[in-house]
Amino acid sequence: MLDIRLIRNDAAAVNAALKRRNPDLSVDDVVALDEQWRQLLHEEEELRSQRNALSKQVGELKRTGQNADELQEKTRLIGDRIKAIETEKETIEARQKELLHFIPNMPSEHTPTGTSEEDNVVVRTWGDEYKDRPWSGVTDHWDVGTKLGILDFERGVKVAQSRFSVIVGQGARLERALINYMLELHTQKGYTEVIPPFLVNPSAMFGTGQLPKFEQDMFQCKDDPLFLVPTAEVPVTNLYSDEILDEEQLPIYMTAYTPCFRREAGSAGKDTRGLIRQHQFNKVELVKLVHPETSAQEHMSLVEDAEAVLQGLKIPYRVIELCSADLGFSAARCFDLEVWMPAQGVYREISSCSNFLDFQARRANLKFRAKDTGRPTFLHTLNGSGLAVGRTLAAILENYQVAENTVRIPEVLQPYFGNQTELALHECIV
RNA sequence: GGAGAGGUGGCUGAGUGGACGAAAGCGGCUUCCUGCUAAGAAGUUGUCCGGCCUAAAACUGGACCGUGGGUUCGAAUCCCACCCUCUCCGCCA
Repeated sequence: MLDIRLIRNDAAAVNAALKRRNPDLSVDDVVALDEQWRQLLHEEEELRSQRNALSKQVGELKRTGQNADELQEKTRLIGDRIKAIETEKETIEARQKELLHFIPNMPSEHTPTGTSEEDNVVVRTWGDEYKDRPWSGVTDHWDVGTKLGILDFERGVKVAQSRFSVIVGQGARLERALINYMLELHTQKGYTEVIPPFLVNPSAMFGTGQLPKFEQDMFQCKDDPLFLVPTAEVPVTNLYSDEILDEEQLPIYMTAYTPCFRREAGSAGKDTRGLIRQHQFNKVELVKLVHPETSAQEHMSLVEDAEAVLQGLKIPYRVIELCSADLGFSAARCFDLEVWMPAQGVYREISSCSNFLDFQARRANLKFRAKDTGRPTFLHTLNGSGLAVGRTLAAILENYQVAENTVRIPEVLQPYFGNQTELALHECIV
């Protein structure tokens, strides 16, 4: 959520920033409502002040046994007017929220301006020397995964619905090894591992920006007001909501494995094959709560921490910076990691590392007490995938495919396989 | 799921219609004092939203005693609904 005071004081600058995302965005209506609202607030407070004074007099009269009927009547009328103004004010507040809650974050000054993902900027590429590792006839991850008997796309659909799959045998073990490997890597770098709830309430969803705009993208419980987490970002970022942390507690680094559940509404027909776009997938997430002055550099190191996973696995990737039009709702600046998928010869998103500045902190009420001013101050939040596990598994199936139906196990994962070096065929399902 | 108790400031905890933003204690901060890894004295101490102001502070108005409604001239206090916590019973990985 944007700061209403910033909007009030410099609507032109806010508009200019927002229009880099989308020319249709503007805070003009918010400003108009804000003016009305403040007018009403002023009136209301004036009346309340009067009522407080008069009520005190009523009490005084009654205590001394005098008649207060006239004064009571007068005060009652003021009460009626307060109620009327309150109603009007609430209407305006509701309309303003309706607008404000749907306005995305402003792109940072560093974010390149663009009109579509075409304008995203390649920052760097890594691991070109590993690109020739797969054999000449490399096949798609779903193909080799199915043939090896470690991916079962049909039975997943049978027990759930389309876009659900089953990982079997050595595939499941590989998925589990990846989760462990990632968590180990991150905790060694100082991230605290947390296992959060996989279901969260609407307030948490609002805090990180999924609600109200993206309600259709989430799975929702039928009998409880709870959503299945679309990413660990939601429970983990909200852990300290409505608290005022000490400045010494910052920065807070957390990493969490969770399954992620997304309805993928509106993406019908896109990436329907394989593990790329499932309703349920595993992800290890990195979350940082930091002092505002450090968030820019914390963002850079966050990206590096995500990159370390792919570097350890020796899988080629590139880092791109999202342009203003491609930024997520809450982000001010974002770098994506795209992993090399040799079967199709394309880079595929595998991580998204964002700096939200105080946008989420304001929604979730995440504060720390600043030493210099002594005031409660919004902190900055950042998060990044470290990494999407299913897509990493897919990348391994292609990048480590060395012959027909032969997939090697990356060195760093071999300890999780009793030092086995190659995925074995799973007889049970094939 | 059943029965009961309860949600007040950083913490403990008083407050059953008006002088309560809220006693007291603890903690924190400031100053003073004491020749010693500590004790004592005094003062101070929340959050949010407006106004004022170039801005901050100060000042000033308002709101906040789990949340949302209601009653009343006036609600921490009375009424209703919801949420949460604790205890006992039941069920259960």
